[in-house]
Amino acid sequence: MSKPSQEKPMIDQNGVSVIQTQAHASGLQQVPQLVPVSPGRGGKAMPPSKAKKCTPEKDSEEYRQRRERNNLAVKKSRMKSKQKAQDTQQRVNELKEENERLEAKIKLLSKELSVLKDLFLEHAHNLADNVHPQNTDTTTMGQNTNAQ
Amino acid sequence: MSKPSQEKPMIDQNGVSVIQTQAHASGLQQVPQLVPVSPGRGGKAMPPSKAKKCTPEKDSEEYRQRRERNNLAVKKSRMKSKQKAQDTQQRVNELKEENERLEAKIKLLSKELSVLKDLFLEHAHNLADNVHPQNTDTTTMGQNTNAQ
DNA sequence: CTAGATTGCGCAATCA
DNA sequence: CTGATTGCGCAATCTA
Repeated sequence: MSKPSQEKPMIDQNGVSVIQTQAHASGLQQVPQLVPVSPGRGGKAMPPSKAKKCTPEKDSEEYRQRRERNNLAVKKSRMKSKQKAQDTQQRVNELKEENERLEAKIKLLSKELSVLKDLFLEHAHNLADNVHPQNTDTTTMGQNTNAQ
Repeated sequence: MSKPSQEKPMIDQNGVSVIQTQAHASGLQQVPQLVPVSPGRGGKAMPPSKAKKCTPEKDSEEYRQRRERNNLAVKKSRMKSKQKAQDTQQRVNELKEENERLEAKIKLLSKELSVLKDLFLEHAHNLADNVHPQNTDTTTMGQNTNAQ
């Protein structure tokens, strides 16, 4: 991931010809072969001795071995991919939970803060009343200061 | 190498073995052919009502149509799947950001709360000193016993 | 160049 | 029956 580098040829339906032959009457199916539509590149570095693949004949045993290995690798890779997706999904759930916890905490802290501020204001008023006593008794006054 | 799986004639989960032939000299590949796995056994699997597929010979046009539709559906489904995975990943990122925000807020609120509490304690002490003067407070010390 | 890892795609079975 | 999912194999690439 995070490798925005190469552009895949992916000449599907764009620069590729799908060849189909009909020669499988009894049950053999063939998959369309992809043929590059423009092989005419700057033909360099390819000696005529070997056109492309020295071993296109893959009916042999090594071919099967390679296929089997690749199939295995494919399976592995896909399992890994799925696992990662699951992990990501689980991460989302965990983060959501964490978020709720944090929000609850914020709510609690906010409430505490509010209470304290109110208390503060009250004390300030009490002090002001102490400075300017006006027929009000201080002992009977500040009684509604209850915290949680 | 963590999957001890099939060897050459891998049996599908339905009772079908995959047989391979070689005939693709110029570029045609063939897909494994499905053949019933019980060739000459005591056939006791299916009721005589319906063998299995009345139309296994699908070299025709309807077959190709169905295949094409299915291929389209497959593509669609996979795109959707990938999209969902991406969305999930992005959700993780968003939730992580949100989490950081919330934690910062909690930190701030905690700090505010701490300050207020300290102020409160200080006032409480001052009040206590006012009620019970004890000569030990530095602020009140220079008031009473320094008039000599 | 060799070998594993990814990726796009087609096929078939199964699900809904 | 039809579209959507899913597992699997193949081949082209990428990566080490």
